[in-house]
Amino acid sequence: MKTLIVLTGPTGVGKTQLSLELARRLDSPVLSCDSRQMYREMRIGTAAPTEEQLRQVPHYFVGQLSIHDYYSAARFESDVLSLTARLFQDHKYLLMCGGSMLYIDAVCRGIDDMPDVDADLRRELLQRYEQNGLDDILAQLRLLDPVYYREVDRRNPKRVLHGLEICLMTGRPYSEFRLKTPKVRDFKIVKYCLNCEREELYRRIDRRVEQMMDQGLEEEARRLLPWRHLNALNTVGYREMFDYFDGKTTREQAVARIQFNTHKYARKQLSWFRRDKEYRWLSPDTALELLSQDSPQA
RNA sequence: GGUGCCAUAGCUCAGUCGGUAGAGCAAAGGACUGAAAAUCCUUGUGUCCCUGGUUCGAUUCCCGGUGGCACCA
Repeated sequence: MKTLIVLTGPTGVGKTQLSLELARRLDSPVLSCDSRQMYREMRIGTAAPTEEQLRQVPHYFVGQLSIHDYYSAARFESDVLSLTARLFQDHKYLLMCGGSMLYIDAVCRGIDDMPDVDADLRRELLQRYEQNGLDDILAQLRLLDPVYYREVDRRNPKRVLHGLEICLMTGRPYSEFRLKTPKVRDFKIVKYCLNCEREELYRRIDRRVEQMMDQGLEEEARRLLPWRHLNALNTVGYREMFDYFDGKTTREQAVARIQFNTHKYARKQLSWFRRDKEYRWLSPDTALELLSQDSPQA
């Protein structure tokens, strides 16, 4: 049986390093599932694999996009599926590694079919929301999709806006598309989550942020400043540098903010992974042994 | 050495005209289907520096101590 090994874990825990070793053992390339390392302009702030690491093992989905490109979890799902269909012809195992929770789920469980969001409509609704507030959007959503209106977190603009987007684009209630039925894959999936002690994780994160600064995160962010409004740049590490460029914080404060916000992101990831009972948990010191025992050899 | 100011949550601080206290940040938990490193929700007990005094009652007022800061020598 063809098997997709998923390796995830909170940011900074050491997934990349482990993935290289594991990929060699499995004789697999690495399919990255990191929603930000895909942007080629954002290498330092996303801790993307280095040129050296990319040479060691072939990677997919690293730096293949520009920050100007539209991308989504649904596109990732279909991109990965067509890739695995091809790669499984020559590989028994494929390794997917990264920490973007929704992207992992899109591949493992699938995402309901619905149309891509029209950019103009999104802009229009966003403007309406900014001018009239969320109540205006909610009122219309209530009319067009009472079911979703009841379910949705009405304080969360993104959810509310997206619901209405789909209603307006399709002329049908968003909830009709939102079936949430897991899709069946024609390969086996084994999911691992790498984690370590909280204090150690924060130390690693803090150190990595310092390293990013040494590697030139400030310069990288400054080059991207003109594009700060793009979704890709609404990302920890860049936002804080933009605040610094605006004079809202000092450079030192910006670094501390990046560290704290990365801690917060790691916690959010863990909260997602904990909920999913399919994960087998690994610690850095035992990861390799466990993986070589567990990795189905048959 | 003298004088003054300060000492409250991990940090920065507010406050209690005397009835054992609360903000921001940090931290912790949760939600999550085409923007997801996004977006949203929830969580504040701490010898109120220590000793003694006044008081029914002191974190609050007073004496002394300790530590920090400032100024004067």
